[in-house]
Amino acid sequence: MQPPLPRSFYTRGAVQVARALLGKVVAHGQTSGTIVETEAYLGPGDDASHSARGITPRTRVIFGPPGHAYVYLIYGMYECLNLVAEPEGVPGCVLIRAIEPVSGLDQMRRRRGVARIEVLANGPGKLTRALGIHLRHSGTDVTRGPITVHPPARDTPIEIAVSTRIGITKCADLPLRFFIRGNPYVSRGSGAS
DNA sequence: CAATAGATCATCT
DNA sequence: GATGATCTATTGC
Repeated sequence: MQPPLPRSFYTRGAVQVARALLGKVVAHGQTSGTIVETEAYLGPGDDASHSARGITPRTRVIFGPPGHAYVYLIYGMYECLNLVAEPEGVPGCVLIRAIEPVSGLDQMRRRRGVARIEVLANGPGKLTRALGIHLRHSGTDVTRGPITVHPPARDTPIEIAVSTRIGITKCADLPLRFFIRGNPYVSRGSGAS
């Protein structure tokens, strides 16, 4: 596995980072997967983002230096993994919505309690469970670990498709969701194709 | 197949 | 006290 992506990768707009993350590999322990679906969350003006209403203890990390993990609990049940973008002081992050499992498949199956590979990590709450990512990982540096993001082992050409974000009620019309067109591991509830 | 109900809690008001 | 950037099981065609 190649070294993690440098902090400069994340030091740019959240939309750019969201697009650039497609095809990259996120790893935690022995488990890893290729990112196939992302969403960008901006700062003030994007009322769907947690950082829209300023700094709180939880959202502090989104305003901090790029290349860190922002993990939060949703619906009392599931953790969601974001990667912080933008220079320090500027809010913006990228939600990882789906990955294609690459390594540690048996451990992922055990953590998830399902066998079918297509369904192991094709959703934001599923992939954190498959990778063993928890709330306590919020604020950790993904250029150092334990969660890391790497270039793919083999660079394969991809076509990026764009749509509106899923599951939100505010700012629901912005084209800020990005996914690899035709990839079978993109989450359902999608306007894929 | 589509629609819906319920689980469950950190965070913010 | 209200609110979710979700998922699964179950119901009803």
